[in-house]
Amino acid sequence: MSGQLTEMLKGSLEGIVLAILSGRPAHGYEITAWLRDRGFADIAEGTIYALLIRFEQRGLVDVRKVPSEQGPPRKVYSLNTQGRKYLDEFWKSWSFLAERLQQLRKGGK
Amino acid sequence: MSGQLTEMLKGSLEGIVLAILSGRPAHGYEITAWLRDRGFADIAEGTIYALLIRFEQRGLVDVRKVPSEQGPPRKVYSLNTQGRKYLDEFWKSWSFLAERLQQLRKGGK
DNA sequence: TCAACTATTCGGCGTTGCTAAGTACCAGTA
DNA sequence: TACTGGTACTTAGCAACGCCGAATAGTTGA
Repeated sequence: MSGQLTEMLKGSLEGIVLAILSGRPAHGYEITAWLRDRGFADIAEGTIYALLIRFEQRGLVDVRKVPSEQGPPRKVYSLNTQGRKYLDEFWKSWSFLAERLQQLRKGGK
Repeated sequence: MSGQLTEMLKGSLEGIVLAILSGRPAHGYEITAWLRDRGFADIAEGTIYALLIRFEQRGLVDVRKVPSEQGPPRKVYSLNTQGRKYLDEFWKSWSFLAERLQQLRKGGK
């Protein structure tokens, strides 16, 4: 991976996954596949699972174990109230950063 | 600081400082002040200096020691060819990420 | 003399994503 | 039966980054 992207993902990936979960509940494997489809080809599977566990520990998501027809049971995560609040704050931080960078990009040309 | 912003800055701050340097040479103290003016109120001074040293070690910048009228000598950094190339790549990674996030934000509402 | 501003350096810390390996369950196939 | 491959999750150790706090050093003005 681009190395630069890896570093940028720190802090952003969290928001990305939270945003996915805000649309609908999902489990780790599903999220990984979704990300791959959208061009995040090299996001490590382990990373997503670790992230989800962190969400759980911080109380941002609710978890439900659902048996799978094919393979071990899935852990389905859904965003709760606290998670939505946290996602709102994420978007604020993101907007702030994105605006500054846009200005910098314009000015720097 | 927002905590979330701190994590987002990982990888982005690098690009921000590089972008500043692409406009004109500058020294650490100046860059810190510039960032504070633009709303990055809580970026630690030490962080910027460490970043600049990293740039130097990677050969992205040229350094010149310039005596200051007020205080110890300044280390003035200017972007070199390699630095500009690296900045280009940064913008590519940033665009990629920003696009995905924009889509997610729209879709997630 | 003392504070305040300019300007840089250094050591240790916590968070994050990556790597790599492993576990577990099921289906199809030879 | 044994093996391959897809599904699904876990874990341990690593490196990079930004933050915190303290120190150093030069100049100016009270």
